[in-house]
Amino acid sequence: MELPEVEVMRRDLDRDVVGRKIATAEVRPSKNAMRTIRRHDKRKDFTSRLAGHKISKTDRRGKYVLLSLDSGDVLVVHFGMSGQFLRGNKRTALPAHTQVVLTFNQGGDLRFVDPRTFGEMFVTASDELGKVKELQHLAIDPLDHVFTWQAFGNTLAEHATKLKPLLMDQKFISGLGNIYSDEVLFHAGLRYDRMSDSLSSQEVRRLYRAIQETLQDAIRFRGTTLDDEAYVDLFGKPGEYQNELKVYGRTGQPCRRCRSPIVMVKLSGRSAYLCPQCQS
DNA sequence: GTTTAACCCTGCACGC
DNA sequence: TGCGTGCAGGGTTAAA
Repeated sequence: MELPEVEVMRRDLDRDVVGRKIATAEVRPSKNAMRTIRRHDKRKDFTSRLAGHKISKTDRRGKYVLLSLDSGDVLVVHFGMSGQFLRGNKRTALPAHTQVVLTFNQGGDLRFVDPRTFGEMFVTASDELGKVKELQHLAIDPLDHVFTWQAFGNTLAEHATKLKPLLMDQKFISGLGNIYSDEVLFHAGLRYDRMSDSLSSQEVRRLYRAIQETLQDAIRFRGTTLDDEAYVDLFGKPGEYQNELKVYGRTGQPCRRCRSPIVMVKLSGRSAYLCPQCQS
């Protein structure tokens, strides 16, 4: 799950669970459930800080969702590859790989489901958020209004590395993963292996605009749901942006702009998709 | 500083 | 049919 899916989920949560009071919090009995709350030593350290408290607001930082509680604590959530929230109630069976269940005083429950357990949840005091290493090191969020193209260009030039890995580096810019880095680079007309310090100011501006427009579009289409990685929203509904993808997963299919076949290359173990005609 | 590979984990596609 | 193998990916970490 990358920035657009996380943002769609945050908006769903904002509409549907803010204002609700958590009656009970359960970390499921499996070993994997302990992996989900790996920063806590015991289930109780986690659950006792949730039960009895109201969810007061939602925030997003990069690929993290923050749920603030009226106690002053914050529930921090990272979805990893396969993590997601699903709304349910006591009549609906828990899906396989449900790791955590929050039950509300009225209005069903909220399940955190994560088969591959790369996702994670933890509770921390809001004034300790600044001490959480991952959040501390997180770079600027591309949808934040302080993300300007001048600042972006300066940081780009400070690195001498290939564009794609840099765009996926959360310490450089937060929120892009494998899918959207490829889509952004296509929209910018730039290759995955262009060196970050080789861009003209026109290319920097193109890349900057491509980041914002691609992410906004993907949010508008409620995220990308691929066959193998079945992302769905809070209510189980898939996104629509997979129909808008220009390069990701389209090996051999004609480029939507120039009709030449899309190519997949391996870049240090990860796949990168591009149109060799449109990107340079 | 940059680059690569390995690791965590499960489900699925594939070939034999 | 059924098994083993490889791959997918977000992020961290160690090593080159």
